[in-house]
Amino acid sequence: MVTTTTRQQIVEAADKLFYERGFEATSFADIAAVVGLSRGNFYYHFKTKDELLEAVIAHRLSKTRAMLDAWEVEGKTPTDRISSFINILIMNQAKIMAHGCPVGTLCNELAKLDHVAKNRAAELFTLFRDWLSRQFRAIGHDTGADELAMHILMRSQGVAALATAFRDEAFVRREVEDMCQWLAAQRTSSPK
Amino acid sequence: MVTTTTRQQIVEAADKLFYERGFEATSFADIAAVVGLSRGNFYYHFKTKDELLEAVIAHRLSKTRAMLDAWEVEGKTPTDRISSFINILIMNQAKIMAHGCPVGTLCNELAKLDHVAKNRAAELFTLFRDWLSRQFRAIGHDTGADELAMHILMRSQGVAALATAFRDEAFVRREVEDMCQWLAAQRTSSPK
DNA sequence: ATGGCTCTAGGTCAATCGTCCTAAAAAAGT
DNA sequence: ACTTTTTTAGGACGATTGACCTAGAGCCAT
Repeated sequence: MVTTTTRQQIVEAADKLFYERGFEATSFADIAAVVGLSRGNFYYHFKTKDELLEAVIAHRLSKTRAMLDAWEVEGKTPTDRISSFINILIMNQAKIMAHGCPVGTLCNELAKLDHVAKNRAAELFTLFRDWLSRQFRAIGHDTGADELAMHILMRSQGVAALATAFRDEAFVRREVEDMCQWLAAQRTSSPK
Repeated sequence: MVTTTTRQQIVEAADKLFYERGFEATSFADIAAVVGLSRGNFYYHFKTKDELLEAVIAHRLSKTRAMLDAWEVEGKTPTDRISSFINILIMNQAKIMAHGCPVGTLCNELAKLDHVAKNRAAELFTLFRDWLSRQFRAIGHDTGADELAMHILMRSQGVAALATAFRDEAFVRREVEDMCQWLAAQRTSSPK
């Protein structure tokens, strides 16, 4: 149906622009220019900008779920799967250096705006958190799996933040390597 | 002189609002309301918003320098001084949970706007980086001090990002404790 | 007191924002 | 073929934005 396609186009264009320029800095006119629609036509698909934001977050949630599911299939061991997570820092290095982590920067912006959707955006983090937690539990960490998940999530956020500020590829590679070593150490060690 | 005072008041109000609401989301009217000045009067003190941003960054740089100098005096050992850095996550916990790290969030916002001052803002990170690097060198890390500095800077950024998203005090305490243990391990270990 | 400087108040400017309306085109259903 | 629904284009709205101007108040040195 045309409806779905147009709506989908809007959501995907907004997703991209929200990431590259930020939520507030992106206007309906910007998105309309990308999709090739008239500005006024937005009201038919999204009554408010907050409604569009909600759609973008929902879209990101489903995209993330699909990615995590794919990692679940691809990775033979839980350690392999966690490695997939760590390696997005390498895979998306150029984008991260230019615009930061999509999740972290959105949460930060919404927190500053004290936006109603800030907790909704944090669900993106929860998705990674729970998935990582499950992997660590599969390794054998019956207790403390969530702590380990939060730890590696924290690291990836820190690396993304400094990658944006310094744009230092060697730093990113070094910290990714360090995270992989840390991960290997978790495999055999007993839970804290 | 009144000039300096008013200008200083503007810079400090802008500093606070830029942190709490973000750079773009803060208007001249917002700052004027705080300081108690007329909107139009801003042009006398700051011709453009970018000029105000530059003044705010310069103000933050000098504040940060003063803080680092104070830590240098207070801390008996380099390890004590690095602990001071780690503990700002505890000291400013409430603010960080509400608005994130002042440095990281500003750099992220300016990176998304592709603002001319984005590298200038990153100098705030460089200030911490070089100071931390000096402390690690004082401990005995003749080589790799900068890597260690970046590592701990990365961690503090990661903790701040997740603290904002999840507002989990236990997580912050746990990671700070982990950073302190890591720091203690660096004291005696040989450089990588 | 006179003239010159610093500083302020208030208003105007064009541009842009999110929002909203209406008329008509396109599509679907009968 | 006709009606109904979905989708579109384009314009207009009130509000707000950063930027800018000018008249005058306050202050200081001569």
